[in-house]
Amino acid sequence: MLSFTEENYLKTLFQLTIESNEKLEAGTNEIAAHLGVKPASANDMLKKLKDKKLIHYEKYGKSTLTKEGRKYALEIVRKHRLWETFLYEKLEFSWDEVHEVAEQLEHIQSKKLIDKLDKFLDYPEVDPHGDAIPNAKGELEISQRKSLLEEEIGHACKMVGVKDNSAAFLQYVDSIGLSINQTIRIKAKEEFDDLLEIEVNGKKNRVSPKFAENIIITCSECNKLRKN
Amino acid sequence: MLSFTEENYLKTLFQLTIESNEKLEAGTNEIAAHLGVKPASANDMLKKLKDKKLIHYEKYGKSTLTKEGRKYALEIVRKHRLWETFLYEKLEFSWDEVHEVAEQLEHIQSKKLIDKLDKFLDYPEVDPHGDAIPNAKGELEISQRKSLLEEEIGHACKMVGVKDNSAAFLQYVDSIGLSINQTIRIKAKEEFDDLLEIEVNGKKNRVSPKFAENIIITCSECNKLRKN
DNA sequence: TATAATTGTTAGGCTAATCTAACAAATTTA
DNA sequence: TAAATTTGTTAGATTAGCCTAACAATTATA
Repeated sequence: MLSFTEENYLKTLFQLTIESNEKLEAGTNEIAAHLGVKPASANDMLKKLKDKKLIHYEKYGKSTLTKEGRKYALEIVRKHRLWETFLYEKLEFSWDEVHEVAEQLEHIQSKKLIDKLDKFLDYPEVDPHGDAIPNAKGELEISQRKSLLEEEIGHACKMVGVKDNSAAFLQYVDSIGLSINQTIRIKAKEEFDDLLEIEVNGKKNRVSPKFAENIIITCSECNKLRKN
Repeated sequence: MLSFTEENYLKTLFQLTIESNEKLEAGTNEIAAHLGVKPASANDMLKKLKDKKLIHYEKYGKSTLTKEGRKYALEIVRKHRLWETFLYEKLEFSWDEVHEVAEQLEHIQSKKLIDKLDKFLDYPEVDPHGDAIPNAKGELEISQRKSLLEEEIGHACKMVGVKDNSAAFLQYVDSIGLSINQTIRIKAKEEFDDLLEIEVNGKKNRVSPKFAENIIITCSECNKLRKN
């Protein structure tokens, strides 16, 4: 059984490597900063997790999760996201309030609890932020995320988040009927002024490149192409 | 903010003093035993809690909660019992499975969470074991509990638990339509063989003194009399 | 009431997770 | 490539909560 703290290190490593679209490994300082501790503390723990065969780590090297470590990390991420979904859907927490509480709830130890919760929520696939929820087997669809601006013309994609979190932008997003998990279809790109013509819920709209850049989406069509 | 461990000591003290119908104060060894630690450890913590003005404690004396300590203890008990209710009612945990998980959940720090949970559960007054749930103001109706055998003839009471937890007994209880929170009315006592005539859900039944002794009830009629 | 048993306390140690301060390796930049 | 900067490591200290072992106070019992 892992300690609260060990779990947090594994989760951080997961976020910094597997879930980040940039790097595949993380440095000691980076890990420390992410957890809000000093590098010396992180160093101690990295050595400990290496001994437990949960991470790959060598002196002065970068760290990654082992297969075993990844298994644990996925369990924690699953718990975190299921709790976020619960808070949002059942307890009427707002989008931005769920994270803090889920940080605590994710450490509750009870397989039965989390599987019952999953069922209670009717096996959701994404949390309120649009992040995929690993299933009970620990499988996670790492969907390629990108901005709406980068999407292919003709493709249908799903909004999973925003980059800009200002109230002004969020209200704008809302006003054209867009929200998390909404399907967006790119109808065309206006050559003249670069506006994108999109369809949301049957309604057509034209949005600026600046707007599109701040909408984060996943596209299962693109993901399929990537798999081949 | 109290630590996980400090919270557990306060909760234990609450259970051993305020909620126990016997004593009003608890000894160091007793507290240690209840928490599964050694008396030396409990001693350390009692001194610490005294410094924080959460308990009354003197060397070689018994301990009790201060007003402040009682406030915290009630918050923890409230959380514990609301979570038990959630697990039982929403996630279909059984009666005996809820406690262990609630022991963990009770330490989640979020006032908002617990108030939303309370609302979600529609402000329950008792948990699945029939124990009263403190309200958001920390008020708890300490209802006098006794066995069905001790109830007055003519009174209506509410089943809040059982003493015997054997499957055989529980099935017996079930078979006469009795369950937690069921109202039971004592119709009469048979002088000849001491059987109690009771009414549950409109149906009459006769039960033995041995049976009645193992049914725990509260009687608001009796409580009212006590208040005067 | 003296002794035995129980109950409570103290001193000193251990572990997990953190810190600071000093240092060492690796990387960047001039 | 040498110097400067960044990144990572080590040693030693701290804190919370627990332990054991020895002892002291209290309570029960002969």
